[in-house]
Amino acid sequence: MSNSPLSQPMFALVDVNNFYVSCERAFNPNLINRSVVVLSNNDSCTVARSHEVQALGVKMGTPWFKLKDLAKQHHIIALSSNYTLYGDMSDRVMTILRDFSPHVEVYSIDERFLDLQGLNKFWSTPMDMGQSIRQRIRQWTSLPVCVGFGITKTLAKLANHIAKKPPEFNGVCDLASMPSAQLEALLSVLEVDEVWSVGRQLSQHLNAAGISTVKALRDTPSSCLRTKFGVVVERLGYELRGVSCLALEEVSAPRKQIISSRSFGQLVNSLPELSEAVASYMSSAAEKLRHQHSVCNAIQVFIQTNPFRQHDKQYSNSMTVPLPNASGDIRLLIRAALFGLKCIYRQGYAYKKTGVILSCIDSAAKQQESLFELYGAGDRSARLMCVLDQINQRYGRDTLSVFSTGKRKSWAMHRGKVSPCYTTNWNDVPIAYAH
DNA sequence: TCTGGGGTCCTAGGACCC
DNA sequence: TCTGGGGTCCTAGGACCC
Repeated sequence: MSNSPLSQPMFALVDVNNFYVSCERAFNPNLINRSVVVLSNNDSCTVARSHEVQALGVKMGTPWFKLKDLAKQHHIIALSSNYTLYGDMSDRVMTILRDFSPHVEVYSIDERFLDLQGLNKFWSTPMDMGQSIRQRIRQWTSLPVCVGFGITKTLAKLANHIAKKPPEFNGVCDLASMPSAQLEALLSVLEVDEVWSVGRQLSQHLNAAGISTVKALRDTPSSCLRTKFGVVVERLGYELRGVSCLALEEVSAPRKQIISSRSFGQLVNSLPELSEAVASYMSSAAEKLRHQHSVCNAIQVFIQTNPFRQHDKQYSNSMTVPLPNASGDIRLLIRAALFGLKCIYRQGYAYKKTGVILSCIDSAAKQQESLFELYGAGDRSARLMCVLDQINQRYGRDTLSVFSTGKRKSWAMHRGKVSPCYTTNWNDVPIAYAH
C-alpha cells in the first residue's frame, strides 16, 4: 500500500498564465518582458494582459480607448486577437497533458482538469508531478502554466489560484497534502470571492451573512447554506470540505445553444445591413451546428443599440422563431432568422449589435421525436400503455422502456438513453388500443 | 469617436390544465 | 357559476464562468 497522496481521489487544474499574451510571445520573443495586451473584436476591449500590464492596474475588459494615454506612457503593445493560433496552442497543451493522465477535461481554452486517482506509482508527490508538467509544457510550447491540486475540482481550482501568487509556491500548489495549520491559515485570509462560482452578487450576500473568508464558507453547515443561498452554494460547501460533487467531464457534451453575434465597428441603421450581418452570423452558427451533428429547433435573433451612448434613443429586442421540424438546413435557418429580424426591426435607431442564438438538439433525438410524434404522446395515463405497445410492436420489444409524460414535453427512455419528445395530438392514438 | 463573445445553470412568474 | 389548490411547461432574466 502506498501512502502517496495520489492514491487518494485527486484532481489537478492546469492553467496557462495570460494565455493569449503567452501565445503571442511564443511566436514573437520580442514581446517577452514587454507590456502587452490582446484586444477583442474591432480592437475594442482588452481580453488578455501581460503581468506588466496587470501591475499597472489595468482590469480585464477595459476598453482600449481608455488605455491609450497609459499605453503611450508605458509603451504598451496592443495586438489584435488571433483565435486560430490560440486554439492550436490549446490543442498542443492538451496533447502534452494526456501523457500525464488519460483522463483530461477541457474546461476552457486555457484550462484543463486532470483526474489523477491511481497514478501514484509514477510520482512521489503531486508537487513533483506539477513541476514536471510545468517544465514540459514550457519546453515544448514555451507557454507558462500553473498547476493546482485538490481532492475536488473546486479545491484544485482554488489551489491553482493560490499557485499563481509568487514566489513561494513556484507555480504549483497542493492543498491536499498541505499541513493543516498552514491550510487553515491560508483559507482564513482568502476572501470568499476567490472561490470558483462565487461572483460579485453572491460574495456580497455571503459577506452580509458574515461569511467573508473561504474558511468561513467551508465551515458553515450545509443546511444553513441550503436555506440561505440555495443548492449551488450548498454543493460548493461540500466541494470545499472535500466531498466531490463535480465529476470530470472528459467527453464534452454537444452544445445546447450556439451563439453567433458581433458588435458593429460603426453603427448600422438599415434593415438590409442588419440582414446581411444576421445571415453571415447564421452561416457560421450553422457550421458549428453541423459539426456537432445537431439540428436546430428554435432560433433567437436579437438587435440592440449602443447602451453606452446614453443620449441616443435606445432600443433592444429579440424574437424566438420556433422550427416545428428541427433542421440543419442553412437556407431554412437563414430564412427563419431574417423573418425574426424583420419582426423586431424598427426604423430610426442606430444599431450596435445583432446576433443569433440557436437551440440545438441531437440529430438522433430528432429522429426519436418524429417517431413519437407519429404516435402522439400526452398526459393521459389510460392511454400510456397502448402507446408503448404500439411502438414496441412496430419497432421491436423494448424499443421504449420508460415513458414519462408531461402536457407538452415528455421524456422517454429509448435504448438506455433519455430523450425529450414533444406532444402533438394525443387523440391521434386509435381508441381501440386504449383497452 | 472608440465599451467583447460564447457558454451554463437556476429561479420566478405567467399560462394552462385538471 | 364561482372558487381553489396543485401540477407542468415555457420563457425571460440574472448570475456566473472563461
